Amino acid sequence: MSLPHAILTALLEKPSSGLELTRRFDRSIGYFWSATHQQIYRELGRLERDGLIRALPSARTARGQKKEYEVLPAGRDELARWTAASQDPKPLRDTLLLRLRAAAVVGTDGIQDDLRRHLTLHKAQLAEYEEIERRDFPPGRDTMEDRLRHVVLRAGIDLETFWTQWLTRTLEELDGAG
Amino acid sequence: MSLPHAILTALLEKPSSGLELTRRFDRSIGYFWSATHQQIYRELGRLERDGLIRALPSARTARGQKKEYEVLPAGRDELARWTAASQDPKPLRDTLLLRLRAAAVVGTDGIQDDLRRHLTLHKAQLAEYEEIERRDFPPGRDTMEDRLRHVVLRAGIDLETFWTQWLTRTLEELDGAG
DNA sequence: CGGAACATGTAACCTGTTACATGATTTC
DNA sequence: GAAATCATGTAACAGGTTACATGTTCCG
Repeated sequence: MSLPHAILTALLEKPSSGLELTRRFDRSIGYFWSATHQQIYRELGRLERDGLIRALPSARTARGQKKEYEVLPAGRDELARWTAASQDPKPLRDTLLLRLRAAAVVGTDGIQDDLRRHLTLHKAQLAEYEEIERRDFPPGRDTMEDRLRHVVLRAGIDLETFWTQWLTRTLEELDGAG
Repeated sequence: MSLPHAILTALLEKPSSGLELTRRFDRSIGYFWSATHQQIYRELGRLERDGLIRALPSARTARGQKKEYEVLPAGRDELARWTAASQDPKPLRDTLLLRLRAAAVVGTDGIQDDLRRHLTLHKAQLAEYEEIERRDFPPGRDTMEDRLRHVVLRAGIDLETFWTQWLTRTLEELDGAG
């Protein structure tokens, strides 16, 4: 039950149409909560039906025509409630770790190339996050919003740092004589 | 499409019944791929139907009676194929980061207690992993299987370390004068 | 007027979650 | 023989993925 709240957050930051939301989910928000346009349209329908958002009066209703949404007070309340509510951390689910565990049984043939590929991808993602940090969070600004958005970005940076370091060490472990 | 491969891996490590698998998914395998008993029974049915595993001849068929499975050659082949195949890393999906982003819009009321709770949970998980490392991976042993299982455990340790450090820093950022 | 890009949707399917159902075995 | 535990399952549903369908606007 997180996608509706991701959409409410995005719409509070800026009222948008479904396609605009899709684009934002491909960038900033999607860095920690991805969604396809099909999911987004389905969820926008539900949120509107439930009275948490509404289409802007200017929005046309016909298929193929842009339709912008904004958050209603009930939607903001629901988002505040959800944000403050206690939630347990979800257990990790990672395919690469599972594949390494499988490789301990069926052999490592072919997996190392993919580890190297992942390392390249994570390095690229890390560079992208660091670029965003340089651009959007220069030292000095200090509103609470800035700080919150910055710690979220820091999580992304630290996670990508973890993956690059772990992949590097793991490749040494598999390649090297040990 | 990872649960069947998680089950194949577990069954290759040791033939088991559904309930035994469920218990193993609550411990070691579940640390990076969790599953409920309902998922496991459904998947065991499919794997058997598809000829990748079979019930041991000794296993009874009646409801309520233990039924053990082992992996067939076709199952081992499929696992090896899947392990070697290239797969893209899945984008991150993390509720806590989403909540912090939402908190930048609707306020941080109530979220800090939950951050502290998460910190406690992650510290406990880290301690558990470190205990497993001490117990199962003393310095010296050096088969490829050992190394593979160890790097997987290291990933768990490093990830929990990341969370404890990031949560600590984030709480300072929110509590402190900044 | 034709094609690209914009824009909104439907449908089918798979995975994961929650609640419940049923029978067998052990223990007191 | 009642209760706890072991053990296997069914059913309904929610969320995510993939493939496809349809209409509009812009631009050459």
